Amino acid sequence: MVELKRSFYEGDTLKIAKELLGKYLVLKNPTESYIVKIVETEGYIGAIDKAAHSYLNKRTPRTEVMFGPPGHAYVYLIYGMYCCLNIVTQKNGEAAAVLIRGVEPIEGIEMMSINRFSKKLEDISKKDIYRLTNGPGKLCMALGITREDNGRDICSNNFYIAEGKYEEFEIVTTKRINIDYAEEAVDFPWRFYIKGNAFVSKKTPKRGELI
DNA sequence: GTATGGATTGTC
DNA sequence: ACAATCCATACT
Repeated sequence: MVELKRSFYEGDTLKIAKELLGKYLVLKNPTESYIVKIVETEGYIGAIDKAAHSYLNKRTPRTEVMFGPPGHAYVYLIYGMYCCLNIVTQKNGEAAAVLIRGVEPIEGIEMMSINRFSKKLEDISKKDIYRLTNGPGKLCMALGITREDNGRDICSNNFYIAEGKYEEFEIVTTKRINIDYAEEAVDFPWRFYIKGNAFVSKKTPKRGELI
């Protein structure tokens, strides 16, 4: 697989959010390694996006990573219990990122089952297999991604995204999930997923949300 | 120091 | 429909 270069992450956030679909996230730890296919993403663009932590280019200790160079991980704690993984996009100094909302296990699924349910893969139901990584908090738990990974370079040899084999799929575009507070930004069509993929987070768009 | 609420998830 | 859970942020 061909590892994406940092220049891939430097461009337009929404373009990158779409292009990340179908690509492979690789995470190699000393004791285990994971490969997952990215199937659902959302774009967040600080300068103009009320849903973004860095709205109006607000710099705080937490949002600092979003302003940094592209191709790094922005990991934050949400609701006091889950972590969310983003990939920082756009040029150094511009606050933007792509939230990874859903991935499909390719390699390391046995360990993902342990991480998520403290059970061996063979001891979970077929239905639970699809609940391993179909949400931003779930996939971080499955891959063991924590706030320790905040700021981590995603153009390295043990943490990177790669171009997979060519695959035909349809991209669905919708509003983003759980940003009701974001006023005009609630309607921005900045969520993208692979149509029909079983690891897209289960919230299906309501009437009128499809673009 | 105190208050508020969230880019979620699982259970009721 | 709602609780869990705790940190980041914005106040005093």
